[in-house]
Amino acid sequence: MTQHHQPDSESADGRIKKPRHKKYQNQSYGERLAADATYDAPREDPKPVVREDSKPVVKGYRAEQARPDRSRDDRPVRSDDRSSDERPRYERTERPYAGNARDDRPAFRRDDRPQQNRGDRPYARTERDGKQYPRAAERTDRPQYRRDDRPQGDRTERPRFNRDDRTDRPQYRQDDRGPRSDDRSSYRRDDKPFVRRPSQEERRGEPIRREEPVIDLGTVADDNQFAALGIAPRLVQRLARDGITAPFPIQTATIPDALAGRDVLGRGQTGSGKTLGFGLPTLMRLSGGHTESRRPRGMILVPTRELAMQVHDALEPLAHVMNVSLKLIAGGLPYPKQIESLRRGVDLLIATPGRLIDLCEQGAADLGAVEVAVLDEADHMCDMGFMPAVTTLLDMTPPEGQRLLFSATLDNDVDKIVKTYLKDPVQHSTESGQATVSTMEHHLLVIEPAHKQSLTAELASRDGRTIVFVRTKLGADRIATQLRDRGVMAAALHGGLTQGMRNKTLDQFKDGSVPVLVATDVAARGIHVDDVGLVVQADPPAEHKDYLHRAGRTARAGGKGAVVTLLLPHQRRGMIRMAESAGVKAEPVRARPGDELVTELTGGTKPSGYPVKLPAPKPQRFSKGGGGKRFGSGRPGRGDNRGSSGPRRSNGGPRRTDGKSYQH
DNA sequence: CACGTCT
Repeated sequence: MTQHHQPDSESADGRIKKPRHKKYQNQSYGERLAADATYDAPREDPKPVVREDSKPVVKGYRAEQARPDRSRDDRPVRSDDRSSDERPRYERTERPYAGNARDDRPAFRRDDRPQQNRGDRPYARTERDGKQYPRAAERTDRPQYRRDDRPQGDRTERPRFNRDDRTDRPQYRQDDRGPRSDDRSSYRRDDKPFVRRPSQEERRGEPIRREEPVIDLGTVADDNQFAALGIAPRLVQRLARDGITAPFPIQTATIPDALAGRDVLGRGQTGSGKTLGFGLPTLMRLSGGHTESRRPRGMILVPTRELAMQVHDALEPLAHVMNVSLKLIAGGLPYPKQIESLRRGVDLLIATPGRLIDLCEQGAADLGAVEVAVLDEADHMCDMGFMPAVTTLLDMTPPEGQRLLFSATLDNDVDKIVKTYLKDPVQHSTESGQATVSTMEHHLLVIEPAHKQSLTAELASRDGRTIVFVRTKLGADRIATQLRDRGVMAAALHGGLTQGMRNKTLDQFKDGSVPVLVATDVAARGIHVDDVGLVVQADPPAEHKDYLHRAGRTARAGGKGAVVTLLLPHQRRGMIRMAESAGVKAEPVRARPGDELVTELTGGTKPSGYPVKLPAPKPQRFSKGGGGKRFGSGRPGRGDNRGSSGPRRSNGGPRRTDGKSYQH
């Protein structure tokens, strides 16, 4: 009775053996991503949605490719009269904001074009008298903005970001990647796995490069308490340079034990300085040792990509002075760099579980040499969804290695990990009262469903940064849209977005161009943004820990902050219990838009009511070989197909529902 | 049930 033969369909009896990545075999969007990833094949790209009257998504020749058949001369004349005969023969849609009057905006010229080509004559013209346009005719099938100094013949076949020097130096063609932007520890880029060419530092002898400047400003007070804890002078100096001279309580508590090589269980809310608490001892331990190819000696696991980046960025300068190499291993980022880093040998990984497991399965990483394993946000890492991945990874590390586990709370699941993987751990807790700091006020507002939108908008329209937490990804998109429609500049942040979008949004929130972040719990933990004055929980948290974590985004570093939780009548009771568990003292009060309490919280500002649009992203730095981030991960559907309740590959529906489906 | 975490 063979029922079907689709290799990738769920077998009814579940007995068909599938290869490793069975879960993803039926993903059509995997193919799409793969297609997206090949930026060097722009001509086949079917979709460049280049609307002629709007900002083009892609630059230059892609716009041309989109309309290959249209010769320049018969192209419709644009409404502005400049496209008459002394103008270029083709539209300049590839320029940013091409829909605007172009002539008075010379600033958008691309720098890499010789200026003399641009001014008053159509640059594609080869004959000054305007009789012939042979080059213009050629251009229909290739980039307009050709660099004049490059051979023309190559261009159509070559990816746009190719390095120029490759034409000159074919002998270096072993690989196509450009220079690594993220790792300066070595310059080699070949494929021979067994030759470890010495890094520049090594060739010169001792690590000279970064040490000297540190010594320069080595004004470390005698009573520096980091030094007293046993931190290496170089690290102390580097910290002092950033004004970090006094350890936080959790650091004082955990560092000595961690340095002594013991397993440590540190309990403290995010923002209490945990990163340095485990970071410094880890760096000390890894410093000076030898790391083999693909066998890192340290591993820091964190639950979200943003957090991974944050930890990575915080430790990077410190790692540098200790001559420790580190690498961010997380989803949504290109594989090749991560694999290459591992191959070359990297001391310390800062990783999200999924990608690291994947790399281990691929053989790109081997955790058998991990001397220090750190679990950050362990209480989150140990919940139902993460636990299997975490144990998988920890199982791959040698049991005699040191384990540092930092967590906000110590519930059952964390306890399980502690019992299984930590030996004789020392436990240190700092005041867990962090969440209820006196500078933070809590408000529980019981509202009518019909008022939720307007109340949210009113609260979010205050001056200063605000984070609005919601329960679902779709909800985040929807509320962000609603807020913008009401005149509040807000952007959504959730795991269903491209990593590029996540980064962009977070950047804009940090730099202030988008003051309101509408986020799922992806932003609940660890994300540090200064001066978030208000946290609005448009949906109440699922549990008390989430309340504390969400609340912890405000009133950081001694600042003031408020947490407002909107409750529908039926959520009132649950919230009261949650507040008790969280140690939050607040009484639910009824509220409606315009109430005194609300205006007090907002300072009286109201939404303008006029729709606003998200600002364009800041001009990107060079997107090196990456060509842009992709890898949506935007799959709303499961991910883990436990439950096995049949082959309901529900497809999850479209990712972006365009708001408006509501209507109170 | 939702969230997060590999493509």
